[in-house]
Amino acid sequence: MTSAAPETRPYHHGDLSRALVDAARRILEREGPAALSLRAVAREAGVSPAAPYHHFKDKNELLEAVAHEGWVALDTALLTARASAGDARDRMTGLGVAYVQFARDNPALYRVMYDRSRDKDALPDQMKEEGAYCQVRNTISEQTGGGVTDIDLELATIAAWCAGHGLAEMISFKQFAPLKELLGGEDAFLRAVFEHLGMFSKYDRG
Amino acid sequence: MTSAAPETRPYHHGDLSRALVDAARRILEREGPAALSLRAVAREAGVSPAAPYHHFKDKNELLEAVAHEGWVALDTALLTARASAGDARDRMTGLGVAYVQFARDNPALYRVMYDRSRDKDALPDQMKEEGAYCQVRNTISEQTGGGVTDIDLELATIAAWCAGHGLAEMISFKQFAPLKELLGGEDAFLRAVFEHLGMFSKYDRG
DNA sequence: CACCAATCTAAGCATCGTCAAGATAATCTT
DNA sequence: AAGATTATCTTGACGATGCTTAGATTGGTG
Repeated sequence: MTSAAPETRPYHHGDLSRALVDAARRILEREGPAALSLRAVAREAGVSPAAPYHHFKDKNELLEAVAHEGWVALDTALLTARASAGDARDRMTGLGVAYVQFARDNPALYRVMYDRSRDKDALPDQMKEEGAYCQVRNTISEQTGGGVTDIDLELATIAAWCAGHGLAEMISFKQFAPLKELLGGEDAFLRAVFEHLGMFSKYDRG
Repeated sequence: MTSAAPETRPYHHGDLSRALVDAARRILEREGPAALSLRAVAREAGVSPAAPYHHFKDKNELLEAVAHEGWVALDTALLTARASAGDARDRMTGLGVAYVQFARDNPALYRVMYDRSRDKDALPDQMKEEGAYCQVRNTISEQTGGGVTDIDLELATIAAWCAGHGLAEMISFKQFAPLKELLGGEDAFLRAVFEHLGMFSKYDRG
């Protein structure tokens, strides 16, 4: 603890922690969640199967790092959506659409993000400032102009979150293909479903 | 193909297919989805690790059988809920509550049910007559008195399904414990969230 | 009884997550 | 600068898993 570098620093590899997480994301996109083994990640990163254990307690901890990156990416996606929302009238629907689009564009990552959330006691990534959950709550709060109790705000946020997550998980079901066609594409389908969830239209016109 | 029994019949075991599915469900309840290995199921059923392969093509097919039983159980749970709905005013909310309660009471089974649905092209269990999806659609149709286009009916069903599934996956998040307490229990929390989803109250008073 | 087909077991393969021991290389101390 | 220290990575191994193949057992059929 003398000179500049305070924390963990690259020794042999360069930054293996980082490389492992990147390798994991590459495998996820390329081969899906089923192919995401610790050994495969090590292989992809060009190290031995035991090397990751010097950076992560176990496979679960590596996946948690991957999931964390996923939440951060989702946060920025929602931020962008909120910023680029032309009229304030359908801010909620726009947020929901952006959420589901993220899940659709990163299906394997989204799966990992959510699977890791299940076991944990808390959801720090979502709940933190600028986290996805807080962004939804803030948007609702803005639309209602603060004219709503804290409990109702929380319940509305949870309700919106549930709807978004549910749709995110089902958007890729082949079953809905004809209906998507009929409505003129997946985005139109998305908006239509959200608008059938009363709360979105309610807050969109608030 | 001469006498009584037409299909697969018990030879050595008795009815190993049945016994395997039962064993799988027992393991699911007792140790959760992570412990559900083919070898563990065989062990639980008292047969060799390779025995299941004479009744199921692979592990996936066994899990599909388990999932199918789960969907049937969910169907009857929803049927019961619809039948015992005192006033017709909150039939939709009642249905949603029953759905989420099933997921809460059979978390591991619910996980398996949904995981199997993802890869498949169709959702035969849910879509069939008296299937969960159709029950939701029929309930909405009843409440609206048929005064809604087919497309809107479909979209409303999907929206309700998404909300239900989303809440089913999050109902057990520890994060919501204080809010549940505040509202006087999990069931009250459930109803409150559903009532914040505009569509439920809309159709409940239709 | 002989035969056949369905059913189950035994043994093995490749893979997985994880650990313990040893080698290697960067940092720290003097 | 040189030795000691510590972090990093490799090798090799263990138990467990999904799955396959080959052989044994058992029920039904002629």
